[in-house]
Amino acid sequence: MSAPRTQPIALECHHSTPGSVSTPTWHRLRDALLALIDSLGNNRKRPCRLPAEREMIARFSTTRITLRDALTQLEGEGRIYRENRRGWFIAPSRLHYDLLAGLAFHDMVESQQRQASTLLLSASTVPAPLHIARRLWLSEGSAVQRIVRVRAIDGRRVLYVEHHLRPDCFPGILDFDLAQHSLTALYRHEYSIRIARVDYELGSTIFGGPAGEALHATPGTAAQRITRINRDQNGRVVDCDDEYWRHDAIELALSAVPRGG
Amino acid sequence: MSAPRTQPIALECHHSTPGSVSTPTWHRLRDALLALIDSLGNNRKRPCRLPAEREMIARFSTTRITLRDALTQLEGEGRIYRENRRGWFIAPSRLHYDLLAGLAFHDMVESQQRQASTLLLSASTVPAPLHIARRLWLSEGSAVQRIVRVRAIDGRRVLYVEHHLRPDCFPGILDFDLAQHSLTALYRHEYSIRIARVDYELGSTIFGGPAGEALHATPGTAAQRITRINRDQNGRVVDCDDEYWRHDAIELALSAVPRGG
DNA sequence: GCAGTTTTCTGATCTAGACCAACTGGCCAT
DNA sequence: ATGGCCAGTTGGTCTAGATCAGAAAACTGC
Repeated sequence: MSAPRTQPIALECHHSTPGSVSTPTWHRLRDALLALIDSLGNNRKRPCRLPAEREMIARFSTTRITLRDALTQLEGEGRIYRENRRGWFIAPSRLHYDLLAGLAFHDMVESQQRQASTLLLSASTVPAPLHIARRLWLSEGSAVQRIVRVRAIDGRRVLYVEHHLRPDCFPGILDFDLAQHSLTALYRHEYSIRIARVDYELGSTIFGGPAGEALHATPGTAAQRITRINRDQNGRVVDCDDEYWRHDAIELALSAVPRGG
Repeated sequence: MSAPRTQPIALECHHSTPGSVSTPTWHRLRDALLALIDSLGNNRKRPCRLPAEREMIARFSTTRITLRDALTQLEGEGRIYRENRRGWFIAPSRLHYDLLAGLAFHDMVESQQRQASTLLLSASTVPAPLHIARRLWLSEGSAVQRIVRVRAIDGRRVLYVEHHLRPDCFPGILDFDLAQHSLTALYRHEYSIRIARVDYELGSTIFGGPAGEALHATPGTAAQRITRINRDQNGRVVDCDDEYWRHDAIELALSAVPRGG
């Protein structure tokens, strides 16, 4: 605990110029919260929780809704995040995710001096839904292997992934320890399949349903969707992923030669 | 105007199973709003506005805050968007943005049967801020050409871009009609410079400041940031962009060979 | 017509709570 | 040590407004 001050703090009202419009309360609150965040320090290893909402209300002499506006603002900026019904936390710095580096999750995370962990939610053979069947060049309802995992950085759950594999490519892959092994490593070493081309599709959405629950994300918070379709050295589609990231957890990067060059 | 019904509508309360938890009001409201959106039709050419908030409150017999929760939800999903103090609108379908296609904005938009337009906000030579100087391999404060534009699809402002160019690469480029010409076309035809490599950096943020104002975006709404650094055929950095998109306006895509292959 | 002005409408912001369900932590029994 | 139970805490959800400032529409005068 750092300097516990229970004294209410009056929000300063800065006017950039005397005649200008006054800053909205939530904006001043936002700055006050930033100061609070700084004062709490940002040691990455342990999730650093903000005080309870009602305590912050008292401390800043404001209402729940205004406080929430300010918190939501900072959440959108990626400075803080929220765990459903558990509170607000200071967001660690973003993971640098190079889409074309071809690194497995654990390698990527550990190369940035962070600790990675994976939780296997399910691994089974299921009938392919239409959109999955289309991606994998299969007919709707034909069998596909489905692997659902949750991945965490320094203990914080940041990614929910669903993989769908063509079963003719990877017979028996579900029997491996999928929480420990990288899928691409298994592809290469057990099936001699290398990922030679990737098609990405990126879009923003919100959490809700299984992805939100698995990450303890409050329904409605921003999510980064990353869909990828992998092809092997023969150009054959072998699997696809649907990734849902906490939006504040990553920063995407890539370097390539554009076609119109 | 479609079927104008001023009768309040009772939100149905569906319980999936008798013993289960009831769906929150905002979630049922969300579904009702989706139905409303469908009933309004989604003709792409004209921005289709939802009724005023107070009217929707009356129609659905709810409160402002609950309505806003539902609207915010749909906004996050990209189904609707908001113009600051102007109302809520049905979101057109997303523009498919292939990061590596090397297409200029107008070509990209028109190839998808949409109409593109560009507004030039400013074009001048300014001292380079530190982060720009670093990207362009210049020293802080040295002169760079700065071009700020707003781009619209079918009349809807969706993108705010700031370009910073190395002045030694493009002398006199600010004298061209920058609202009509594609920068990359000018590079190629007037300066014989082709973009041979692009470094992208993608992240989610929120609107605020000049970008938000230029797009009429309410401060705090989600934005997709795309930063790119362009190199010419000799590997020399020639310029960089900072793009801020309305998050619901685009879907990013790319296809490439990963390095770890 | 057209430009400047006024009015109206509308979303943005804020107040002051209440109630509920999920989560947490402590206590107790096995 | 482990697991279940209980109560307090806390965030999620919702009610019922008020006020303000920007945007759009209506209006006015040249």
